[in-house]
Amino acid sequence: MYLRYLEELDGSGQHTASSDALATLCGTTPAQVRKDLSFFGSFGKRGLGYPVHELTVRLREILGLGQAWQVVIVGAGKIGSALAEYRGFRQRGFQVVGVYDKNPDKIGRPWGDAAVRDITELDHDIATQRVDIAVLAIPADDAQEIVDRVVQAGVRAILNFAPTQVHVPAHVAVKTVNMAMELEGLSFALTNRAD
Amino acid sequence: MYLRYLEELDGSGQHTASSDALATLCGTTPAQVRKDLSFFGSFGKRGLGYPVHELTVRLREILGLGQAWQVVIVGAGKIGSALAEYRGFRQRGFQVVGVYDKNPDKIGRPWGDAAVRDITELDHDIATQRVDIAVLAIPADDAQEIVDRVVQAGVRAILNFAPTQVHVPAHVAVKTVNMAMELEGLSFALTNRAD
DNA sequence: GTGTGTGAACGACTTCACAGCC
DNA sequence: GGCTGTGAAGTCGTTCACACAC
Repeated sequence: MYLRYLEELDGSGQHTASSDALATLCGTTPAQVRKDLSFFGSFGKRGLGYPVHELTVRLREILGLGQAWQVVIVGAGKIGSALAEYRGFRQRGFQVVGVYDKNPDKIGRPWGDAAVRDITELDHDIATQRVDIAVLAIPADDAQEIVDRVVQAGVRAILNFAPTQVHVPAHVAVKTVNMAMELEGLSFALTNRAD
Repeated sequence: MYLRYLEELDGSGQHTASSDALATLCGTTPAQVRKDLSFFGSFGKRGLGYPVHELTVRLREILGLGQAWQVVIVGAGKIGSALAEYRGFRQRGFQVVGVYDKNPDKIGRPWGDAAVRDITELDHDIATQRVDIAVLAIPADDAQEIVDRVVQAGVRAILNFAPTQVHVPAHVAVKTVNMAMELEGLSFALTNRAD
């Protein structure tokens, strides 16, 4: 989050930014900003603030954004297709190297300069080319099976859009995005708001 | 999350579930389950566990899922369109009552039995029909402006897919889903993993 | 015996507040 | 005077452990 706003400031020619300024942008507190950043080092100058450009460079390094991570998307439905063409990914160095589906109607359908591939080829493809991250845009019932397979094939990071909890060994990182659950959270907020 | 798994258990004819069983399903701990549920009441029976069906009913009430919330989607790009047709929403009682865009090429394009509407009509439409939740699938630069407008028009809950922090008055609930940021979190995990 | 509900202990994260440097 | 970096204090959430109910 800090990186996003620092890049914005950097783009607008800002050379320096105080914890106060960053806090306002990010919707947090100055003390929080200072503690967070100090975890990784002493970047700021007392009386001045943080050097914007320098800090963006350091944060990119810390986040590992120096390299182009290779991503496969599993599930060529509405969400999967939207993700496959989402610009934000490539812009930030995430290369979509393949889209997979199990539905014969969808396999072979053109996608970019390539085509949607058969999910049965996924294991082989992961073994052949490097795949760093698997994005799952599939039904809940299929999620755990696919997770097991990509983990078995060597993938160490998963972004899961299936509305279910998935279980992985400790060395694998998972982030789950559950849109229906987010909406239910809003439903709760609306129901229990202090009118 | 508990509701999701309780429904599954209910569907499979399970009458009762222990905090231990729920914890395993949800990837948490038994103590956590008991504390969470006890916040809303004493649902369980000692020595038995929680009554599955009864608890799903109560949780739906608590979450406010009894009524059909009306949702508008702003932004008819890839993500917005995917969301507009996402079944999970309607299944859980969220009715998409309109899709809006500012791009003349997209306005009027068919969507369901209706069409994508001009974003300038949004304020008027919200005033005319009830709109409970606005889902934002638009570029970061447009997000705050649209937020201000829908809040002004009376919307009290926002699901934000724009990759930016948005600021709202205290009575408005916002959930932000930032997919690029999730991927960057995975990049960090991959970079700093204990190989 | 089994498994909840819950105060008490614990741990993690946030905020405070100020010394130190620009 | 302004603003960071950071121990100390405070707060919040999680885990423990056990009395109690079934």
